[in-house]
Amino acid sequence: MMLDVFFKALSDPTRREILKILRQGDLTAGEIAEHFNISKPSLSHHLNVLKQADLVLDERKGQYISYSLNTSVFQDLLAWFVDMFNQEDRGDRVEKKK
Amino acid sequence: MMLDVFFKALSDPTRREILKILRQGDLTAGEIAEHFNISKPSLSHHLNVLKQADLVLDERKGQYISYSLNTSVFQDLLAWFVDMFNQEDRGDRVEKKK
DNA sequence: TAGATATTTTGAAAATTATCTAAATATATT
DNA sequence: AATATATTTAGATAATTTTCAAAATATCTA
Repeated sequence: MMLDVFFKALSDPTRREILKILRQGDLTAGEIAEHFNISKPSLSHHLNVLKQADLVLDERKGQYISYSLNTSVFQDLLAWFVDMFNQEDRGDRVEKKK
Repeated sequence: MMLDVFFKALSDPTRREILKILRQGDLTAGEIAEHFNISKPSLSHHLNVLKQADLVLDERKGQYISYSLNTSVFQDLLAWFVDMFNQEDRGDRVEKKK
């Protein structure tokens, strides 16, 4: 399910920090790695999780691979929130008994 | 960190389903358990995770414990989203080089 | 094409989380 | 007080996730 990969991706603090850093602008995998005290394979794993969740985009530029935020997908997440807490739609108003 | 327990809580499909069910109205632990094919201790664990994340509230009513959605906390989550994708605040405009 | 740099993939170990059964706690009823 | 019902806690195991070192892949440069 789509929400599953979303929330899984967001549930790790390292990955949320990656997203935060990418707000400043696109970075290569190596540049991102400099911000953290974990190995590059670990970082690569996290980037892959974010990619699977469509939260980041990657583009090879020569030797480097540049990562960027994919802001468009957040609309889906926002939709989930709105749906979850949309008063109109909740069952706690008058309801027929079963 | 606060966001950590939020997203950890939301990263599990069973827990998201619990939230969904609670939109219909408050339920006891046992009633929630009926919706799932997992043991009551497991359910109890999930409810506890949601409680730690402030996503649900519990209130003992005699023998039963009634669970309800805590909608107020979602404002914090929404704030996170808004902050993450607030254009004004992003660094991808004119920026001094390092 | 050989060597250097950037990144990912593989395979395994460590850490965390989910799940279960059995036991414990809390309340209700007789 | 004894028994029944609702739920949680404890303790153990299974499943998943994170992490790393080593190897593999891709690109660049001399």
